[in-house]
Amino acid sequence: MARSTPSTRERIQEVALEMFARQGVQRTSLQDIANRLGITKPALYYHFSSRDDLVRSIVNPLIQEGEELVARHEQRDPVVVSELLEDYFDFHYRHREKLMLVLTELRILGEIESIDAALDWRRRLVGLVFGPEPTLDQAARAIMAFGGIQDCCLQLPDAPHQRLRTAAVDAALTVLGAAA
Amino acid sequence: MARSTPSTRERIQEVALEMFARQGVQRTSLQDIANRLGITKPALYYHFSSRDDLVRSIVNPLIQEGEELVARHEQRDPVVVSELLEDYFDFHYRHREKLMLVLTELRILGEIESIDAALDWRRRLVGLVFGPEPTLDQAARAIMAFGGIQDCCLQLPDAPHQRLRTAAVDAALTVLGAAA
DNA sequence: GTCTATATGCGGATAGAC
DNA sequence: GTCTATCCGCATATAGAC
Repeated sequence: MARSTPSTRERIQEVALEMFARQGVQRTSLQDIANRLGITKPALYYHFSSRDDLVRSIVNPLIQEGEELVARHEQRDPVVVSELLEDYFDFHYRHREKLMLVLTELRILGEIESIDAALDWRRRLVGLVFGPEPTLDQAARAIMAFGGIQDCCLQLPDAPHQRLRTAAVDAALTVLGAAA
Repeated sequence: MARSTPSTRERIQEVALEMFARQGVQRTSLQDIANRLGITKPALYYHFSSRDDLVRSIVNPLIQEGEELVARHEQRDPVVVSELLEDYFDFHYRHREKLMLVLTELRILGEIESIDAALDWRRRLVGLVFGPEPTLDQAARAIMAFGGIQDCCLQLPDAPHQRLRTAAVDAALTVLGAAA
C-alpha cells in the first residue's frame, strides 16, 4: 500500500464511490463528481467513456473477486463448508462499502449487464453446499445462510469484527447443518 | 373483488407498478407511463402532485400493512414466534411484486422518507423475538431469519406456495431456536 | 491530460384552454 | 379530467484549443 499520489482515474473512482454510496447513483451527476474533484466534466470523460463505464469500473473488480472465491472452493475436495462461510463473510466485510452501494441499488447490476454473473454466483454457492440439484428445503436454507451473512455485514457495521464473524458464521452453520 | 372499471388513478398506479418493476423506478419517466396509458403528462399530474407522490402512493400501503402486522403481534402475550414467522412469510409472499420493487431499489425508501419506518420495523421484529436488548449473536440470528424468509419469497418465486412456506419458516425457526 | 464552449435532448413540472 | 403548449434545468456527450 504505497499510497503514492493516486492517479486522477483512481481519485475519480474514490470520490464517485463515496458520493454514490451517500446520495445514490442516479442522483449523483458527473457534474457533482467533477466539481468535488476540482476538475471539469470533459476531463472526467477523458477517463471514463460514459457514466455506466464509471460504475462498471467500480463494481466489476468486486464481481471478479467474488468469482475467484467461489472458483477456489470449487476446486477443493471435499468442500469445507465452515471455511467457505468464513471466506464468504470476510469478503463481504472487507467490501461492505461497495456492497452497500450495490445492494441498495441492485438495479444497477442489470444496468451494467452483470445481473447474470450475480445470479450464477449464487447458484454456484448453493451447489458447493448441497450439490447441483438441491431440494426446496435445502435451497431455502442456503438462501438464508448466505443472504444472512451478507445482511449481518451490512446491518451491523458497528459490531466488533471478530465477534460478528463468529456470530454470523455460527448462525449460518446452524441453518445449513440441519439439512446436511 | 367487484373489479368494476378501475379509476384512472388506479390504472396509473397499476401501470406504474408494472413498469417500475420491469425497468426500474429511475428509468421509468412519467412520459413513459402516460404514453402507455394513452394519456398525457399533465393528465398524470392531475392525479399525483409529483413523481415521488406516485411512488409513495404505491409503497405506503405496504409499509402500513407491515406496521399493522408487527403491532398485532406486539399485543400478544406471550409472543408465538412460529406464528409471527408464518404471518411474516405470508405478508411477503402476498406482496412479492411490490417488495421486489422496493428491495431492488432500496434507495427509493430514502427518497420518499420512509427509511426510518423501515428500520424501526426491523428493530421491532427483533424485539418481538429477543426483547429490546438482544445480544450480538441473537441480532445476527434474527437478521438471518427475517431476511431469509424475505429472500426466499423473492428468489424462489416459482416454488409451490405451501411447500415454500414450510421450508422457509422451518429454516428460520432453526436459526432462532438455537439462541432462544 | 485538462480546459472552454457548446450541442442536444429529456425529465419534471406548470399555465391556461376545453 | 384531459388537453396543448411551454418553461426550466440538468445530464450526457462532443469539438477543438492549450
